[in-house]
Amino acid sequence: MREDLVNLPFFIENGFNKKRCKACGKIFWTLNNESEYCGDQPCVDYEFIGNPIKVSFSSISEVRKAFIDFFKRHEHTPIKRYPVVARWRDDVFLVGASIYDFQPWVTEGLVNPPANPLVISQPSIRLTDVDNVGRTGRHLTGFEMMAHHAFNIRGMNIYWVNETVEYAFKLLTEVYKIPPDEISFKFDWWSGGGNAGEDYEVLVRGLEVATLVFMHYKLVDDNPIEMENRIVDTGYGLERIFWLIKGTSTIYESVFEGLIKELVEYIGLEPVPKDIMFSLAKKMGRLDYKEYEMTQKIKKEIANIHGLSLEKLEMFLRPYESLYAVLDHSRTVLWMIGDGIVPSNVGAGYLARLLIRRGIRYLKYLKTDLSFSDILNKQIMYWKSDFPEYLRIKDEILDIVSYEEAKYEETIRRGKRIVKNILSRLSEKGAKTFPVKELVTLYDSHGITPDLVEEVAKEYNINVVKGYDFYSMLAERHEKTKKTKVVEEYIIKIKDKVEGLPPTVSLYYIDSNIRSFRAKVLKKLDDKYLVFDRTAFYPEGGGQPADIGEIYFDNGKCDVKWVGKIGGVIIHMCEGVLPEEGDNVVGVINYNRRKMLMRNHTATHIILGAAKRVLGKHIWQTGAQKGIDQSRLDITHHRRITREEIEKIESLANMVVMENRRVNKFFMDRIEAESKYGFTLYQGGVVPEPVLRIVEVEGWDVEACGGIHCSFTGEIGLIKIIRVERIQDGVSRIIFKVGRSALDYIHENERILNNICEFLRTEPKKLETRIREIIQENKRLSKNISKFEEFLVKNRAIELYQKKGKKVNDFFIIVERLEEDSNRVKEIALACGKANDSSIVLLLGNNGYFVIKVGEKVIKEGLTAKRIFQSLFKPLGWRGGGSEDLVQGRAIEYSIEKIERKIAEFVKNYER
RNA sequence: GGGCCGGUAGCUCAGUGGGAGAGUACCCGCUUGGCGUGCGGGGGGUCGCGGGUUCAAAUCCCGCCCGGUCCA
Repeated sequence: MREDLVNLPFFIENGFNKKRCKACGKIFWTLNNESEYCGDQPCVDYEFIGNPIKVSFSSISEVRKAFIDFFKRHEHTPIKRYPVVARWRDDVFLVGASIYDFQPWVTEGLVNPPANPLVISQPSIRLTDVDNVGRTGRHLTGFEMMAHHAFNIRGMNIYWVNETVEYAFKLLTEVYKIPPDEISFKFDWWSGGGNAGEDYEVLVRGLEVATLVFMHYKLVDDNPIEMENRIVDTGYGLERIFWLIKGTSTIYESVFEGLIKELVEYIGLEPVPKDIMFSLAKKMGRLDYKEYEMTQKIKKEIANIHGLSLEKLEMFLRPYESLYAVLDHSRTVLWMIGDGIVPSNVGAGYLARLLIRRGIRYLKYLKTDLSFSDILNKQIMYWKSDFPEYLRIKDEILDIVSYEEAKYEETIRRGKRIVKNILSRLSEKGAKTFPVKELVTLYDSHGITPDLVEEVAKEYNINVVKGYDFYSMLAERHEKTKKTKVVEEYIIKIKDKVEGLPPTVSLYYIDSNIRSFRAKVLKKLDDKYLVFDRTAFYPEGGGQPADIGEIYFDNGKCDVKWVGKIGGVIIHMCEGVLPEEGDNVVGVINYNRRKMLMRNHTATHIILGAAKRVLGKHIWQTGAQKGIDQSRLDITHHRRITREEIEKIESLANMVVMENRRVNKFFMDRIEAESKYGFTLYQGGVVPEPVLRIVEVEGWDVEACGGIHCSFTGEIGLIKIIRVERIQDGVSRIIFKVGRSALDYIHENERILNNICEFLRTEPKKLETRIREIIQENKRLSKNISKFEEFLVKNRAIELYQKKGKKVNDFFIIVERLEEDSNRVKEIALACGKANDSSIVLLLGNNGYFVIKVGEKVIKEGLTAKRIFQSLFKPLGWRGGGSEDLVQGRAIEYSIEKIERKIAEFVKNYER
């Protein structure tokens, strides 16, 4: 423990007492001489319930504004919130704290923070406590983390622990009017995301309102190593503070006050007596459903105090728990979808789906006619002044949610059918209980919850035992899954070797039409990679492939096969004889290829803009790959994109081409760009630079993009969407060609069309009708043929009887070779066998095919086809098999006479 | 990204190596004053696609496509 971080001058100078909590043993500072407990859960009860702070804040907005204003007054720069979708990170899907906004680029010291110090209120999502939401009174899946951050990087010293604690104290006492002696600072240790540091938890009346983290260690094998960068990472729970100020029974009653009032009335919920609710609420801070048994014990104690049974208490609470959960989930879903997540079966989309489905289930408990999208609609209106951006895309959000709702209904419907199938089979077998293993499969493969199975099983009088093993069996199934990450090989190999080299000057940004350049070789690596002082070769990045070309130098030339970028250094992978370090060279890029890539890249931006206009503002790019011949663009959209929509997108895109709009490329300060254009800039992921390169298709689309683009849209020539695929739920891939490739594609299609028309002797406009006719005709003919087949088979059977049948004992033996296909031979044999119960038929067909068919009576005598085959013909090397009455296979040549004789002998000697 | 389940008639599905089926809907006929009646007859299928194994594949194996679902 670092003494200097515990014994802060601020505490000492202001007369704080250092104490050790009687319950948890942790150190804390307080102005109150009497206090013995740290003030955290579960050491003390909630003391603020029904005992609000005397301060005049009536809304969340005011509390937020007061926070921002306070830090603004203290030289902090207010920063706009980031989206809840962490598009700039590949390790997490969602923003779980304000510091996520700055990881890893800023915290690693690679990129300057947008401001330093700064203040922000960041909507954050944490799903780890989702089972507690609604039931513990304090857990939320979505909350706003108000924070001020100071980044003491590269030797800077903005401020550190003492100042941070002082800010906290001043904020709480001066702004939120919390009596100074009710605040405790509990000293603790924090770690997360590979970093760690000391922290102070700020506690008021039993509630943790803030955590002040001082990140200055890196964790290496769980051991803290002191870092050069020291980061002040604070987090003040906006909802928590508002709750403290209001003193309501649960956090939900504060945050969603108006909505709850409206919904309780609409649904007609029995109110819980206020006194019970409040005394209950004081203890609820101890509840944690991750510790189920302990939680039940505490609840029982609470029930006892009020002379209630646990069941009765739960009956009171359950509807409210459901309502609270619905409100929490719907607000989080609003954030998620509003910030660009589309519900899906993969990635962040799955998390949205999870919350929506939970929400729908809770609504079902409430027995209301309100749908989840109705609730979402109310949320949008309720938060319209805090989040006006969601009001603007209200229709899109509601469409996405109601579409998802319909999908879930369909899943339930399908699920019920599957369960009924299983149940009726079980009850036929006389089973009384539903196998747990089956329960696991149903959930894992079909999303059917045990609840649903139980509900349906009642009708069949079959028991469903839900127990521990359900979840452990489920977990077992997923244990084997592991993640593999492919790191690009060349980066590992080269990284250290380019360290210290100056950043390569990117000539392609200065003039995107540059074809050749002069440069000096700064470094040669492995006789394969070259680094110059400047280059016109574009390195692979942002979904744009690298340029290729040649390098010329004194008495030599080599080919550039690939180009990459490590940090600011551009590396050329070359083949042939390479120049030496220090040589002057001339580089020439393959300009035709480059020009196609530029057209493809600009077209990608245009199509994205068109898609947004046709499909809605919720469209985000989730990936893109530009090619020479064709490119693809992946976008989020909940519905399947229709033919008509594609045509509209294509038309709009080509309109933009024809308008020959200017494509502006310029660098802009990151913060300025974000505030001017918004986060829709980041379609290809957030770029880790303090200054962004902006590519603007005038009046159409603006993105942060490092790629090389045309100067005018007219250069693209033609955009042709050739296909749309759904690559996952909620993501569609648009595949398109531009310029010459688009034209070639159209020519190719025309050629095919013309060829077809030519040999069908018709014209394109009549082609469809013509083909329909042909198919009809084909069907008619097939039908005729099969009718004729039937007739033929019948006749052949009769013929065989009359000409070939031989009576042996009580049996009728037919053996014949037919020059016909196996299928018809089989049919003839079947017809013979069915016509006479006593017949034994063996027919040989083309390609060595044989079939043995025996009649009903023959089988009853024990002379099955199988037996005849195995006794007589298998020993001869014939191969085949079948059922009692029919055997098929491949025969080895024998004369008809010999076969007939063998069967006759066998039958004669046969004894039952 | 990984696991699991599924794809057979318009719909719901059965069929686990050898003859493609049921129910329902559809068409026709009979039955009734009438039908969400009863009876009889009929049309409707690239068994998702492509390979492989086999004498023989809807069925087994591999790959792909499509849908669903769970987990990260």
